[in-house]
Amino acid sequence: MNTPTVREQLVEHALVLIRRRGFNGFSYRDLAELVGVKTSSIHYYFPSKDDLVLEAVREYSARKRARLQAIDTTLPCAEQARRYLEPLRGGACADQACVVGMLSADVLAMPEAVRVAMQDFTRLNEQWLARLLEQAAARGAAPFPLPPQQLAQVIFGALQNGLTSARLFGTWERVDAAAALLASAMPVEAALAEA
Amino acid sequence: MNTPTVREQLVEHALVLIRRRGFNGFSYRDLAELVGVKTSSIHYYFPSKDDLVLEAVREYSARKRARLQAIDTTLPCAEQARRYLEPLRGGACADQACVVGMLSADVLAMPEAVRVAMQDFTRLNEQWLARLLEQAAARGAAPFPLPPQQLAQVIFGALQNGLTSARLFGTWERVDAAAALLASAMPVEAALAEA
DNA sequence: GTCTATAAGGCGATAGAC
DNA sequence: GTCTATCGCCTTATAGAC
Repeated sequence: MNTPTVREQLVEHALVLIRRRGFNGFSYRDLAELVGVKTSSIHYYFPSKDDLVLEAVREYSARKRARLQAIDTTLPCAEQARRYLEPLRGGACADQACVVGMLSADVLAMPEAVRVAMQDFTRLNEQWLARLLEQAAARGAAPFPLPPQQLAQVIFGALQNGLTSARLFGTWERVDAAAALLASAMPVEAALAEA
Repeated sequence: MNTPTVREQLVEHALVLIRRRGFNGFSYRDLAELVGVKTSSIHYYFPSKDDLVLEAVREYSARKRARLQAIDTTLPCAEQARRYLEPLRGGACADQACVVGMLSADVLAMPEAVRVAMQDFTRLNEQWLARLLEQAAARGAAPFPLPPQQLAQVIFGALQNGLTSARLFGTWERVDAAAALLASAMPVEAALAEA
């Protein structure tokens, strides 16, 4: 609730711009106008645009990590899945996609540090989903057509592509399909943990 | 085998550039140098860059349609799946992704005609996969966790994201995972059609 | 830290000769 | 159809005053 520093505002609005228009879709001028400073002030904090995008991806990833760690792993699997999926449909309109999804077309033009940060984000999600699937299997879910690690990659990939497709089609249809696959892998559990 | 026209060469190299660097990642200058003409000649055939990208997406989609129609639907389902997946791992290196995948970050900045062409490509693939899944179900495949149409969307989405991720990670791991899910949905069939 | 001013170059696009 | 020449604008980035 504290007044954000200029630096924090820059990262915050950079996240919005990347999620809306991608790396090449916004300029320092756009960002400067949003924050209410001049473009040269951005260069003071982030000498190059690569520095800015690196910070943005790391911040985005850190927030995701915090959100995942906040999900109580003793909850029923289906409830954990619900909480994972909850923020994905976020905005009322689909003009905001995943930061990593928006940047992934430009990956070959990105510095190594940004690529690493994007890989971290992807693995973070895949591994959380793989853990959930293993837990689901241990708790009596129906057998999977694939090993948990591979199934996690498929589900996360379909979710990511679903978010992108939501902008193309204006519908959450494909996100929902991926969510349904995840839900189908969850066991039926008693609402109360004690048996 | 005929000598390609300048126009054909422009579309051909535009496809390569889009698949490598995305819409904002190449310029008329890049394309002109590849084809061996001046930038003003590109404007003669394609007055704006939007016109060029529209033609490229339509051509890409038309080729895909032709390839899908060339797959004999009387073949065993698993063999049809194999032929669908075959061209995906195309290039030795992963520096070429799907045209529609590369453009999808810029979708909100694209003219309506391009969006429609991208939707067509997506539906073309999803519908082909849904048909295959229905055929598989009719031929005795194990029951699916989702209706064929939804499962097709998940598999296509995971494949698309897998192609993008191949550039990020330098591995076909995620494409393979999606392919494995498709394979798991195929029935066991006799190699010969006559029973 | 933030500003004004500007560099240095890329971009898509156009006009008009040939 | 293809060229030369150029326009007008945008971009990232820097220098230096305050």
